[in-house]
Amino acid sequence: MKREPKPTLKTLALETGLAVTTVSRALKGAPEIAKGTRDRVQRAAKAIGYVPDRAAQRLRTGRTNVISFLLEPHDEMLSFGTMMIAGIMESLENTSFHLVVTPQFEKSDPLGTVDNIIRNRLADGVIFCRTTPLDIRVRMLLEADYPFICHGRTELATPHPFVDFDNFEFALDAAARLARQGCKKLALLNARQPFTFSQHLMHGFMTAVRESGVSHVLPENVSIDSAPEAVRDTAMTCIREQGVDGFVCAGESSAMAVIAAVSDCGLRVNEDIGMVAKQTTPLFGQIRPQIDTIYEDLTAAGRQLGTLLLRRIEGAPVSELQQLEHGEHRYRD
Amino acid sequence: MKREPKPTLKTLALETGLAVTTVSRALKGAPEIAKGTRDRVQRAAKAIGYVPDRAAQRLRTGRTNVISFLLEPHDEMLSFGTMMIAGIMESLENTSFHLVVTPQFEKSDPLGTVDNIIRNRLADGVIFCRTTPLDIRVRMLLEADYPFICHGRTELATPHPFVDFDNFEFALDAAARLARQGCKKLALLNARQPFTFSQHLMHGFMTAVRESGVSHVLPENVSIDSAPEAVRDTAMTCIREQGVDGFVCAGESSAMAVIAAVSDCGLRVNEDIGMVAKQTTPLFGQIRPQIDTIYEDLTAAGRQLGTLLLRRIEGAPVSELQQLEHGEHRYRD
DNA sequence: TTGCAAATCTGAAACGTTACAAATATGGTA
DNA sequence: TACCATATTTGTAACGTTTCAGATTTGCAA
Repeated sequence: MKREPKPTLKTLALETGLAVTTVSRALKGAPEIAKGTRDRVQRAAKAIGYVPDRAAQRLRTGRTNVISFLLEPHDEMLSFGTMMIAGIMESLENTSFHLVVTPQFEKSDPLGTVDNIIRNRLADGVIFCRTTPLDIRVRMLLEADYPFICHGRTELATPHPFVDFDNFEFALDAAARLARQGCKKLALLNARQPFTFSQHLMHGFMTAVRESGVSHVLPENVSIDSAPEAVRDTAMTCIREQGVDGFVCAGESSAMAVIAAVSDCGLRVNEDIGMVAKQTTPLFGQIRPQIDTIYEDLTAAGRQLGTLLLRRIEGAPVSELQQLEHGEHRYRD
Repeated sequence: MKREPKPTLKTLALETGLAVTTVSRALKGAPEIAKGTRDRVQRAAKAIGYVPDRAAQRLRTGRTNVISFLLEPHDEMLSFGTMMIAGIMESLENTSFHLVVTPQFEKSDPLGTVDNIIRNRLADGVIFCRTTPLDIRVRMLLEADYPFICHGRTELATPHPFVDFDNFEFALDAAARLARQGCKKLALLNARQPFTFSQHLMHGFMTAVRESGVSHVLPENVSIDSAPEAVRDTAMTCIREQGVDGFVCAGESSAMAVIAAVSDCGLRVNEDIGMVAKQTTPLFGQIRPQIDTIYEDLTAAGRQLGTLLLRRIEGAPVSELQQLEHGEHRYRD
């Protein structure tokens, strides 16, 4: 790996005949450096292609210029990860921040991961998803007063930054639509219990059920993270043995499974069995038969997460860093 | 952000009554440190929870302990990114390496991104996908003798590390199967021209076409990255105006679009129109009607990429760092 | 005992940056 | 001309680690 030595402040100092300190301050436009000097230094820096050394900066200042995104490799297999990462990356463009994807293996304690980041100052801020009502990560980060933002809310007393999707509204709208279409018994394919948003989904769903007077079923042993086969089997049971004629699906993968179940029961989606699903990828627009979806823009969420976290790092008050996004109805007219 | 000072080598030195140098060497098990001392220091380090400071190490040694994964936020919307990231993360588990996802915005020159990494030593190694035959990134990295590995091959004379999927075989098998099923005119939904694997796909497809004597069509204005609507429209044209009765789809998203096209033509998949698609997510197993797929395990690919890159960084010869993966047939019985 | 090699350990310097205190230059006023 | 305030620049130290050369200790043969 041949490398001609990288230009440093010293190089620049030599070049301009100034002291290293002066160069450093000139580059960040300190007001006590003469305008002429500032310009001269900045021009020289540009010409020579100087870029400050991250390691040195980090060592000296303690700032890492890193945002850490906690990702559970298995759970989020779907598009979840990438869409969101794309958004975060966009928000970090033209900043000096790098995005580090930190694994959060299900088995290993989430504590360890976060604790490690905090204790070793591995990042200036943390982003994570799949928040739980009493999320321990949130508690740790709050306790350490460490900048973070999560996708999803908690029930903790201390307010904290978040971006969330209005899953209550989603489930409410979806179930209400199905009821309006004449469905008599609805099933909710929910997220896994522990996550806050599963409660929101349930709440929205139940509200619509109550208001419209239809009956309902809440399949218990299955979630949108379950293997598609399991979801399909459960959906078939719902249809055949419980008389379910409408599904609210909180995930695309499980929506596919439900479609498969309907088909495998010899029935037709929309005609015999109604369904509304949450959509998070463009892919889903092409499914046949077409189904009603409500779109959650995860890339936009990622962008928000990044942007708000940066603000948090700069010291913005939490009250400005909480955001609830709304779904976009994509009904077959 | 309250923080009691992080333990450093100095802390340990004080604790053990040794010199900082000795502690440093003891921790990495240098042979010229007495066994007893080594153990004592290592025990102390464990007890106190010492972890070396990345910034300081990086500044001193030039090693970053970072692997940079180049990701094009828009192109790989599908599962591509996440599946692969999951694999890379697995390969980095229990190493000191962090995974940095570096954006490669389509508009911005790929040169800039890679050049930046090389010049500022932002990573110890680079991983990227969607390799082209004369990939400029490969050329730059080879030129700089900078460790990297890519998903996909090039036609460059200098050998370099890669992990690739046998797309020739995929297209060959897929087209041959369709021909065997009695299809008379096959279409290939290929990857975008510039990528090497699109040539492999084409080559495999054409080989099968030639060997089986069926006729064929190569839709030009559309690729697996095109908007699903465009793919669907093209597929409908193929069916209606060109008499295509079999599709080889190199991507899931476009496979969905083809299924939609078949359905929108009032025809049935498998019965009227044959198709074989590449599958990269579990999701696709639930599609109805079921279709024949060949599975490419991108998580495994990511794992390989990470593992081989680490070996490359440790100086393994390139000849050991080239790997071709094969598809797993998932035919309806 | 002395001397010397081998076995252990140590101090100083350096990586590139920023913070702080201090030095120098500039200009104007008494 | 001397002096002081302001404007501008500078040197030194420090962040935590590793490397290098050197210092100390130890064991053992002469």
